[in-house]
Amino acid sequence: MSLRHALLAILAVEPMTGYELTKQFDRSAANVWHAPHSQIYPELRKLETAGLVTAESVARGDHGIKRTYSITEAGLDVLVGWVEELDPPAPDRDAFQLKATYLEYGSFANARRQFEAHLDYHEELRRRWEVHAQVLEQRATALMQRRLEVMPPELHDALVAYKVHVYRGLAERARHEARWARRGIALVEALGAALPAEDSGLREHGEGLREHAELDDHPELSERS
Amino acid sequence: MSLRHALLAILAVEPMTGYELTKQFDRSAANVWHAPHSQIYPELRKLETAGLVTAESVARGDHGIKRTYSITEAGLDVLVGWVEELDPPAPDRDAFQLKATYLEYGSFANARRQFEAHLDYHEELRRRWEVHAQVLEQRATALMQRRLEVMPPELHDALVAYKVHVYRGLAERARHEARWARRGIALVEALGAALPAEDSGLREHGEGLREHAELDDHPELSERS
DNA sequence: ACAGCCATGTAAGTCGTTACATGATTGC
DNA sequence: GCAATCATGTAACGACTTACATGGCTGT
Repeated sequence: MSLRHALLAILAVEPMTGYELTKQFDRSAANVWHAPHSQIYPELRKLETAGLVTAESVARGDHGIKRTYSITEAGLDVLVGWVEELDPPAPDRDAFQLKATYLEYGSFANARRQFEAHLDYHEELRRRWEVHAQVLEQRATALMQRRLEVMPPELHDALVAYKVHVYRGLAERARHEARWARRGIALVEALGAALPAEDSGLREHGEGLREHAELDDHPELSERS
Repeated sequence: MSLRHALLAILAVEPMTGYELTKQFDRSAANVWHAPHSQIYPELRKLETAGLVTAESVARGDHGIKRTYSITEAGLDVLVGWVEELDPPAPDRDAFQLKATYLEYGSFANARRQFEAHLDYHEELRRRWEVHAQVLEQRATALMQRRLEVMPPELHDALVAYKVHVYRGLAERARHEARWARRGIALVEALGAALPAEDSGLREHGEGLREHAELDDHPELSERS
């Protein structure tokens, strides 16, 4: 349900076509809630059906049409209602943490590679969020400037401050992830040093594991506790 | 695609019924990749069709059946292959960060409430991950003990260390989220102090906003700055 | 003429959520 | 006899992904 609200939040600034909306979305909300245009166009139709936005068709070329969407009163109410709702925490789902849990099924070299990729990605992300936070703080994006024109001046500081707080938080989160990945690399090195001979992991110890596993077919040999 | 691999990683320990698997899953992988049993049973059928697991039906009561699943060689290969793959970073999708971005559409009291709920949740999570990391470090879960029996001893330290690293990372991530939420509360207080009179937000300034928005239909009336 | 961006979609398939449904065994 | 927990599903729906498809306008 987040996508519809993100779209409403952008349309609350000013009327836009689906394409313009998609672009503004990519530069703002998509940073925390990604969605491709193939999800946005149909969602706009649904919002229209629900009466949360209205669309005005404008000719474009000979038989093309543009649709300019505007938020309605009802849409504004839904947006405010959503902001005031406490929603239940989303179920955890982190593919990398999952994989990291089972790194013993691969080699140390692989584990290192995994953490390194994680590190690079999050260092990059961190830079990106820091820049974005600064740009927002300086109120320098087109969307932000329109927002400020449209919102009552008493709310300007809050409007900017919330967004900056989010992106600074993301930058720190990325910094944390990078630090965690660096410690992961150190861990792999320590583990590798303890087993200096080979570049170990299941590929090398694999047959060992498989034989172990096989033993389960003969409970008398693997019974425990 | 993560669910199937999580299931394989658990079945790599020992053969289990769908129900047992679901329980072990809830206590382990579900912490980083949640899935309900209604997703697990069908997924097991798919894994069976793909030849990654085999099922043995055992009678249970008069016409009930139990199906005990075991991982196959092919399943083990897929598991190892997955661990050695670098997968592209998942698109960001964080409902709370999204909402936090638009907190100016609600009252300060609401913004505070939002951050407080976030804080409570992540403080709770942090405790949970810390306990879990310790339990894993002490190799104290049933699944972990079976894992150690089944894996070659040279890999035991790595096996434990990776999992502990993940859960300590989660605990720190939760700590970071809690700190961020606390700074959010402080921010709301500062913003509220600057506007001491009312418990401000769109509900109060709302008509202002709507009129502002309306004015866009009459550009000559809303031009400013 | 062609590239590059503007602009708007559809379609097929997978993944995930929520709710419903059914019956067996175990211990009190 | 009843509750808890064991045990295994289906069904409907909505969210998301990936790929395909089409055509317009703008500048070189």
